Amino acid sequence: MRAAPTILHLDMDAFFAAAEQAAKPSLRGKPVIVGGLGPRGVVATASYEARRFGVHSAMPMAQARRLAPNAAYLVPRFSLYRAVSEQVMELLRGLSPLVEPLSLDEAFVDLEAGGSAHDAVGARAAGEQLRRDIHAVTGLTGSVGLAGSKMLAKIASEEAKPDGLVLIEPGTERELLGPKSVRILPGVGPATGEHLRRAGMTTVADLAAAGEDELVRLLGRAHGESLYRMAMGYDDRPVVAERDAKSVSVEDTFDVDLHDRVRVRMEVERLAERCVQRLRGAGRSGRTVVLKVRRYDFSTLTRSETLRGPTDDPVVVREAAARLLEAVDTTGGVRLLGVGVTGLADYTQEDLFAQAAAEAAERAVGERDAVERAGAAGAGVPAAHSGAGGTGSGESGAVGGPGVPVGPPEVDGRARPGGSAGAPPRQGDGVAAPPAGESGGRPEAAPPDLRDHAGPRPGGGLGGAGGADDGVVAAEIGLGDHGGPGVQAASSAGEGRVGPAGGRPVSTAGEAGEAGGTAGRAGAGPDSARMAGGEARRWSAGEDVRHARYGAGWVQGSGLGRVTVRFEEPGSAPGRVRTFWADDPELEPSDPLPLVPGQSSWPASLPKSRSVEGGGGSARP
DNA sequence: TCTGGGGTCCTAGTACGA
DNA sequence: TCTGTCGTACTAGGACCC
Ligand SMILES: [Mg+2]
Repeated sequence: MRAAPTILHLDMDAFFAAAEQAAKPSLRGKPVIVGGLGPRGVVATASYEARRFGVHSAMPMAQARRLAPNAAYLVPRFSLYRAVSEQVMELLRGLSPLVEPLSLDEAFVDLEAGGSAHDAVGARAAGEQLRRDIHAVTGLTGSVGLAGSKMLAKIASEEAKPDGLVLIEPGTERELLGPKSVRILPGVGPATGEHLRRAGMTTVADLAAAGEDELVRLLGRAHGESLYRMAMGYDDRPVVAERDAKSVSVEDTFDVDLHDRVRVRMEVERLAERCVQRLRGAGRSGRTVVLKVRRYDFSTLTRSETLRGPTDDPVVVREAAARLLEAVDTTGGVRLLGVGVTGLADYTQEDLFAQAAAEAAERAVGERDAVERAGAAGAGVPAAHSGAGGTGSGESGAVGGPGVPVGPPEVDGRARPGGSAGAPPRQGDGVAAPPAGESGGRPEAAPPDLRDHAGPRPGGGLGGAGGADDGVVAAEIGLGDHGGPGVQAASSAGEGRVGPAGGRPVSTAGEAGEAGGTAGRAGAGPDSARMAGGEARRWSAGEDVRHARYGAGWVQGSGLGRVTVRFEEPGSAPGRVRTFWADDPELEPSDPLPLVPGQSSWPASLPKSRSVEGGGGSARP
C-alpha cells in the first residue's frame, strides 16, 4: 500500500459487446449479447442495453433468449478483440513500462514506475487522459480505478463502471470498504461468500473484526490470510509486467452428449492435436498431460500423467491422453472433453536429445549409444522425481525416450492400451451422410439481380417489429449446423475433411430444431451468382465479409444455402441487408476493420480469424 | 433448451527419499 | 541403522476470474 494512488486499473466496459457495436453501427444502442450460439452456449458479454433485461455474463444463452428475445446474438470474434486490446495495451505502455495485463480488457499500470504520476492529482489527470485516448483510438469506453494498491484499484474501477473514474485516497480505504459486501473482494465468489455468511460475516468490516486466525480456520491458510489482509487494506503486491503461461489447454462441450466410446476417443485425439498446435505456436513444451471429462450429469474429473521430460510432440501428447481416457468410465454420456498440458518449458526433451547427440557425434562415438546415454544423462532435464539419484539414473533404457510416463504405466512406447489408439476414425455416431450434390430442398437459382431483402429501415436499426425477418434473430439460424435435408447436403460437402459423419455431434436433436427454425425462410430465394460446383462455405453470424460490388459488411444470418449480409462498417451509417447464395463468388470473408478508421496502431495482419473462430462452425462439437 | 473456454492458485492425500 | 520428520513430486479436485 503506497502513499499515493498511483496504481491504475483499467477495465473496458462490456468489452466484446461494445467492440461489436462499434464495428456494426446498426447495433449501437441495441441490446447485444456475445456468446456461444449452440444449444449449450453461455453469455460471454452482454451490452449495457442487454443487461437491463437481466442478462449477464455466464448466463446460459437459453435463459438470455427468454429474457431478451430481440437482442442481437453474436459469436465472439477474438481476432477483433485482440486487435483492439493491443491498441489499448499500447496506450497503457505509454504511461509506464510496468503494465500487467489480466485479460484482453483489463490491466494494472504502475504510474509511479513510469514517471507519469507521483500524486493523486497527477494520477487522476493521467487516468482521465487515458480514457480520452482510449476512446479516440478505439471508439470504446473504459473505466479507471486509481488507488495505492492493486486490490483497491480494481475495486475502484468496478465502482467507476461504466465510463468513469474513481480514485481511492489512501487512508480512506477502511471506512470505504467496511460497509461493503465481502463479495466485492477479488477472490470471494459464491462459495466463499456463502461460507462466510454462514459464519455470520457479510461485510468487509466483519472480516477485519473476525481476525486473521478465525479466517484461516474457516477458509484455510492462504485464503484466510489474504482475505484478512484485504479486509484491512493491506496489499503490497507489485505490478509485474510479464508472466509466462503455466498451462495450455483445449476443451469442447458437445451440443449433444457423446455415448460412443470410439467417438470419444476420436475427439480426445483431436483435442490433443489442437492442444499441441497451440503449445507449439507459443514456442513451449510441457511435461504433464491432463485429460478432462465432464459427464452427462456435469460431474467433472481430471486425470493426468507426467512425462519424463517436456514434449511438444503431438504423438506423445495424444497417446498420453488416450491412455488416460482408458481409465475413465464414460457410461451415461460425456458432455465435455478437454486436453491440457502443464509444467511448461521452453525446450523439449527431444531438443536435449538432439543436442546431446550432436555433441556426442562430434566426439565420434557410436550414434545410437550416444543418443541413449545423452538422453539418460539429460543435462538440465527436470528431475525425474524428488530424489536426486533416485529413480532416475539407472534407467537409461527407458525405451520410449521422451514421453514415457514417470509412473506406473508399464509402457514401452509401442503397445497401445486396449489396442484402440490406432483404430481408424471410423464414422462417428451414426449420422449417415446425406448424398452430396444439388439435391433436395435447395432452392434453385433465381435471376441474378439482387433484391433488397430487408429494405431500408427507419433509423437504420434492426429494430423492426421483430418478425420472422428480424435479421438478428436469424443470425443464428443454421449457424454452423446442419439444417434440413437440403442444407445438410450442402454442409456435408463443406466438411469433407472430417469424413463421412463429420464432426457433428451425435444424433438428431439438433436437426429437428434447425429444420424448424429455418422453415419460415424457405420461400425467399436469394438472387446472386453461384459458383459452378464448388463447396458451399459456411458463414458465421457476425463475421466480417466483403462483396465485390457492395463493399464491407457482416454476416447477419445464414442457412438453407443462403447468407444475409448487412453492409456497413465502423465509420458508416447503419447499413442495409442483402441476401446471397452462400457460395456467391463475389462474397468473401475479410479481416475486422479498425473500429476508428485510419488507426496506425491497428495490427497490419490479424491473427487468422477464420481458423481461430470459425474453425468449425460446422464441426462445433 | 442449464450451466463456455481459457486460465490461475490452493488444498489434501500419497509416495518417496534423506 | 531405525524411526520420525520433513521436503518435494505427483495427483485430484475445487474456487475463482474474465
Ligand atoms: Mg471489462
